Amino acid sequence: MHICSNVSYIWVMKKDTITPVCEVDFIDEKKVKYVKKRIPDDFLINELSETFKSLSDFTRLKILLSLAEDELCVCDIAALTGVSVSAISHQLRLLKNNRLVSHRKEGKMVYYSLDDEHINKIVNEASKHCKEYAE
Amino acid sequence: MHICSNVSYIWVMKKDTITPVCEVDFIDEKKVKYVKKRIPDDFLINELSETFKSLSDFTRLKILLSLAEDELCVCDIAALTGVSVSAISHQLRLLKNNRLVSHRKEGKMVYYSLDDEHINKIVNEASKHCKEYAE
DNA sequence: ATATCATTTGCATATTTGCTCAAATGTTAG
DNA sequence: CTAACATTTGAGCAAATATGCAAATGATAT
Repeated sequence: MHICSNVSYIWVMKKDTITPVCEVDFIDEKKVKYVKKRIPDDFLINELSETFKSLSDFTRLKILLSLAEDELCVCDIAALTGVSVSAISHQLRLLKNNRLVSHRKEGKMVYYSLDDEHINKIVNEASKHCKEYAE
Repeated sequence: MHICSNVSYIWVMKKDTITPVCEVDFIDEKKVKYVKKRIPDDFLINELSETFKSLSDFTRLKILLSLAEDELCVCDIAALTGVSVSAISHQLRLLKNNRLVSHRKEGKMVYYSLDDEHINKIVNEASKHCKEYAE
């Protein structure tokens, strides 16, 4: 068991040894309490991480950046990225499920486009982070 | 091989069959050319995707959100997230390598803090995206 | 009807990844 | 020195994931 010295525990008698009870009677430090109160709840953190997961793959991000410029069909995206049509279709389904892209059918062709203008802003902020450390 | 009808190919004689050459003589559609010219280069796209990868894990994002509120030691973060100290340390190393957090030693303790104010802005924009579809 | 072709989908696989465990490291106290 | 302990690190493992292949689907043309 890991015992942290800068955190208060409640020590109780269990069997014949004194053990710290963290799960139930753990007394958070002021700081931990403060932070815990201010960060988003787990549900939102999970949704946020899922959103970032969509942006975290090279191919997927390139798709989104491309769709931010113009509506494109699966075939165009495959040519643009150098990845197989099948792989692109798989990724587009994922992006569609996460509501990042929408699609429009026109005969045999399916045209995809960006479904949320926030994506551009997110990418722009991230670009600033990346460029901060570029040398 | 996948042949796309809305894209121009150069057809050449190879052995005894006529095959389309895409790798070298591929003629992009105007649209694909246009998009290709406007999206960031592969290096930046890769850096961007790496940044988003840091934010794409629940535990890691919770760490970053917590550090945005206050400087914390490894032990505090473990208590706050309910994840083992070892796992937290692994994640912190990753975040450190990606220049998202910095650290300060004080005796045995190591205090981590957020290294880039852009992270807050990125998360704020992403929150807007998430809340747009919340119901 | 058949042929063609853009796209989707299910399966297989190689890679990545987040975690646990145990051992190592580094610091403080006695 | 030894003991305690916060943190780091490496190995190993199970789960997630990105992609390609092949078959299926859906649409158009003949």
